[in-house]
Amino acid sequence: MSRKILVTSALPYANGSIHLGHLVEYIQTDIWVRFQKMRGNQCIYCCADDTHGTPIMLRAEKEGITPEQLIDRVWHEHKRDFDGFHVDFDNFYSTNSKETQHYSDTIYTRLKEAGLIEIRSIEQYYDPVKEMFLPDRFIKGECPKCHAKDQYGDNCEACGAAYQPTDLIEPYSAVSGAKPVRKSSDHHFFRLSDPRCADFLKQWIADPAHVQSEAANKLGEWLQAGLSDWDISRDAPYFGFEIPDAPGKYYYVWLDAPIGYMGSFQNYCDKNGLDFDEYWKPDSEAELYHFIGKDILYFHALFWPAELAHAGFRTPTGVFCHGFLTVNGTKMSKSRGTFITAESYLNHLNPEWLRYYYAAKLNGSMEDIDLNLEDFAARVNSDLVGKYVNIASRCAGFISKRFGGKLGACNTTATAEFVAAFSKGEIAQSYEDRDYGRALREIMRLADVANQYIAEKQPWAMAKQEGREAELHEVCSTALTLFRDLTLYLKPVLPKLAEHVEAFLNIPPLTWTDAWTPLPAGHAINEYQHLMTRIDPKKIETMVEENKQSLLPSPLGGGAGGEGATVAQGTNANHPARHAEHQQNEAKAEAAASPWEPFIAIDDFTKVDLRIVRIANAEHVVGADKLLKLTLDLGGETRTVFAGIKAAYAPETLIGRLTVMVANLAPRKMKFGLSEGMVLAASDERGGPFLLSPDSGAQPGMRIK
RNA sequence: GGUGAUGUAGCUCAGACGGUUAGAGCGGUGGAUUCAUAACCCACAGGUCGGCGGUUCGAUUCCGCCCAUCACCA
Repeated sequence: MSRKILVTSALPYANGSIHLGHLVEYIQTDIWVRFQKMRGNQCIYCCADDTHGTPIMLRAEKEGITPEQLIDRVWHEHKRDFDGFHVDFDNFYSTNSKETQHYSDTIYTRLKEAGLIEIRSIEQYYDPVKEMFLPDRFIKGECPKCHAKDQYGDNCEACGAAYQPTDLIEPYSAVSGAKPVRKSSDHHFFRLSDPRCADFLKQWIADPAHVQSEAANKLGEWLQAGLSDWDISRDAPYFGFEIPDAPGKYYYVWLDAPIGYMGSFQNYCDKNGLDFDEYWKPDSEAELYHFIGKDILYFHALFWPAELAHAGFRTPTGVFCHGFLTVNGTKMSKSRGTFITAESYLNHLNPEWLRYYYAAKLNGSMEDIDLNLEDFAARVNSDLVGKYVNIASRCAGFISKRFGGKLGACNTTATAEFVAAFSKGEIAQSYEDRDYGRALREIMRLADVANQYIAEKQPWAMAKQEGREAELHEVCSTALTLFRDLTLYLKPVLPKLAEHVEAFLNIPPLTWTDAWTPLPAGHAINEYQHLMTRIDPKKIETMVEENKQSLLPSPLGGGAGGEGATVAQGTNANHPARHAEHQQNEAKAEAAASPWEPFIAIDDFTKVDLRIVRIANAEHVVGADKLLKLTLDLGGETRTVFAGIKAAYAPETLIGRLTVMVANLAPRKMKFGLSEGMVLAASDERGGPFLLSPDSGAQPGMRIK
């Protein structure tokens, strides 16, 4: 019985390049879709670029083009990257489409009729020069807590404090540099706090088919905490869809981006004569799955089902949530060269290597996966070239040279293990469960069985002896049937390689529904051509070097204000979807990890009053995990400072030694008392903290300048 | 600070509804082999399953606390 399945991946934002983090999701989804198609199911894979919003509008303006021109250019870049990685969408569309607008309007209208849309007045910062309301990320100013300058509107990179943009001291617009004014405006809200939504969602997430158990835990937490209403509108100027009954108001991301799933599918239906409603009506028999990253779980598993359910559409059959990508164990980093774009990867390496490696790491859970570049090369070289491809390579020559390219009989004893695996269906089940790692472990076990068979039979010895032609023929033919099986299993992961194998073996495209049969005796195959080369680690190095971006500041650009659009473009989110705040945090975390601060004037430096101090006393702080309480002697005056150095220093070893403190840091009230300054210490991922020490001769109280 | 997840051989990861000697691949060492773009085959060495307690006849597997890492929330 063939299933009807609609599958989506999160929509990439049309404001940046596809990178290796995005590809985890697209490759994961593509493998699943290809598997379903090989099983004979009707499976349609839809996606689109997410094209609306202030960042797109401002970026286009900065480049001197229209938003439409910008998103068209980015669409082609994204499409090229996806094609390059064999991500085979049935439809890759755009949210800036009449279909998406139609469903945005439909959903909005129905939610409004259901009494789930509410209008509220919101006071926000407004740029009087640019004549626009400013999203949090476009407002900068002084942190209200630690008084660091040039901080974003929602939290401080220097001290980590979270606050509202309206708390900033001396705020300025990152777009124009102007002083923003507070201005109120009506915003439209989706009333997710309505009991109807909570009741529905409690039931919805209780079904284990809908979300993974880890996700259900997380969602339960959020539900318990109480759902809040979601702001779904923005004021002009804005690049997006105007709300029909509210001139000057536009749908914000939540009411247009994901509706792109529907828009893209409608577009597909129109082109292919399918009935949209058959898939989206409330009692649809078709299955609907969304592959997403864990950052947008809240949206896809709470907001989205509630929105669909109350707008008269079906809800997802399942939301499949994956973790983030780390490279060599840490967050992707531009300075380390591990923030690798799809384009850059394709310039150096084979896309199927990455597909294989990701597949080997994916297990259907929400855990992060790590791309360890050394392991990547070792794993791919060993599994794919050493084991799998090698089977064909070591047998094909005999068939073509000794038997005119025609296969002989297949030995059924030798294939027993493979036949058993085929009927057991464990590999198929693993693919269905998105536990690709498990599938590949089983496939590689079978590859080992095949290689063991060849080693045991020693066809090369048969080739040298008279009268063993039939045996030789059988061993090589049998091995090639085993190779055919392995190719079938690997095809969702390695579609291009599988095509080459199909051509080599001269067989029709492999599908899963076939009952197991050996390649028939007498079947003619083609000349073997090398199927896959090994990864040269040097190429990986070259790629990483190419992606290392200098984060040294330019002494010329980057002054206060005026660089807002550039800031907005620096969206280094480690995941595939636009989703406001979270993504901003990612971008900022990356910025914070950069080694160099912008240049400052000497005056800025002299504002910092650094002094030599003697540690007069040091003691543990009851209840503090990381802090030591230090009493510092400045040569007459003493200060109390709480320092986060407990892990590195025992208090008794500190007493009496000299070090350096910031003497004019504003006192900060901490849980354990008032901290009147800070001591200086060095640290990074290699270790620390390491306290500073002056050369001998320095005396407490001396100024450092 | 709160919540969640993770912590198993040098590396990347499986696994155990609690039970004889804890697994795989890679890497290492030794051997075998030469068909295969040195690939493959056999063998060996490597782990106090993060730490401390508890439940139990028995825990790495369950529970509690702690430590570390990561993420989310505030």
